[in-house]
Amino acid sequence: MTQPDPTIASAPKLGRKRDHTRDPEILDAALAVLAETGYDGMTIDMVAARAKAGKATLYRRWPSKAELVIDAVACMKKNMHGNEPLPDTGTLRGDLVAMIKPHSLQESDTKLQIMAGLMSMISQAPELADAANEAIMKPRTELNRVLMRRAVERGEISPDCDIDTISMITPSMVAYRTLMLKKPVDREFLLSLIDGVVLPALGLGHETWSEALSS
Amino acid sequence: MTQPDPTIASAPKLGRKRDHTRDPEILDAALAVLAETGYDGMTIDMVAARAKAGKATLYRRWPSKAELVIDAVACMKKNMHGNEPLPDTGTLRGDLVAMIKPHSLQESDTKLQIMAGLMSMISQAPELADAANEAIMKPRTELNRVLMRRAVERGEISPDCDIDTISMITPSMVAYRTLMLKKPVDREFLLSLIDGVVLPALGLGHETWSEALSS
DNA sequence: TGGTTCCGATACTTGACAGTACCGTATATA
DNA sequence: TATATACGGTACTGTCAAGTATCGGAACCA
Repeated sequence: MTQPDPTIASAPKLGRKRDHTRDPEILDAALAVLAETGYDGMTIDMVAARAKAGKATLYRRWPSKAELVIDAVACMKKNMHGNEPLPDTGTLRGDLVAMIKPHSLQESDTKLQIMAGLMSMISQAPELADAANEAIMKPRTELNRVLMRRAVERGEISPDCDIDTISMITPSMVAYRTLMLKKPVDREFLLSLIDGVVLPALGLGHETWSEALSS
Repeated sequence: MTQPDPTIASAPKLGRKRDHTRDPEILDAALAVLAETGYDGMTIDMVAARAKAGKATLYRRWPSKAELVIDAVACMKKNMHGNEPLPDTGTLRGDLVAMIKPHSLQESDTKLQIMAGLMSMISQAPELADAANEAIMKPRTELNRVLMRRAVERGEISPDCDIDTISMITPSMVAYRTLMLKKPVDREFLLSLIDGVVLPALGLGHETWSEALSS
């Protein structure tokens, strides 16, 4: 809907300093509660309490609970901390492994909890699916795609590979494992995904590694 | 919880013919409503109405809405129609492609809608995750695993392949696409998955096909 | 036919939460 | 300092659904 951009306050004229200064805190609180309890379990009072705001303040700014959540998801992308620079180790496997970091696992888990909380809403408002994907899944997919494209240019993998599909393998299977299997996504699992699925699918199978090692 | 097994009626003695005869219809209705509206949107009245039963009948049999749903999911596996025989075309690709059938796509979609409806509940009752997986995801994964193991025995693919992980690719990505992307899962998508991901990951890349074709 | 038991329907109670109204206060402008 | 505005807090209303209570009818058995 609207952005919590504090730079375009609409003519305050008199009175308080600025409009809607608390928006970011409120949206963050909404995402946190959403991740913890899901859309249906979440109440406006919970969000207000966590943001140390009054319930009325939320309704002055957003017309309904649904709009608040939609706005929170839409703003999530911007509010996410700037991505660290891409790894560049020289090999695709090195790059993929370098992306496994505790911070990264943590952030991924949080985002997926939010996604889980959104599910019941998504089935009724499919346009929300786009926004959620844009903010939650796409960044990860895009990262993989870039790394793989570089590997193609480097000559490491064939340009015939279906990179668009293969770059979705890890995000999909991580989501599956987190949301439905309720199993932890740790370094070991991701390594088995890289070595057992992603690299073989790109033509970098076990036999190829030994070739690479001996050369 | 308990099974709707009509064979173990507990001593009717006098009066009506048998106990809990309507259980299967009620559980089916519960799954249908669950798929359509999700757990939170689902009301006991909806289930009762769809099963042409009284609300009190449901509460005579299950102590709460949650227990009803848990029971419905647990019984889903048994109530599913016996699986058709496995395809056996001689090649793994042939087998995998043979499993793409309209009926199969339809069933898969229904199951995933149920899974979506369960999500909000799963985050609060992780033991339900196991049951849901057993009934919804595992059958499909298991099918793939069997086909791939046969391919290993046949010498078509290497025994070093991580079959356990690779057999989950298709189910995961179909779930991802249906639940989060809200895009249709059609024959074309599944073919691109088989040819672009699964077979390459098993060492049956494009180059291998031409070899196979020319031999 | 009479008695027993389950079923479908409906009316009812209760609690939770979305959304509203209002009040006292803090703060920034003039 | 005076004033207008947004804020935090809280009390209120209306709705909706979970769960309960009850009743008439139907099926079954002796």
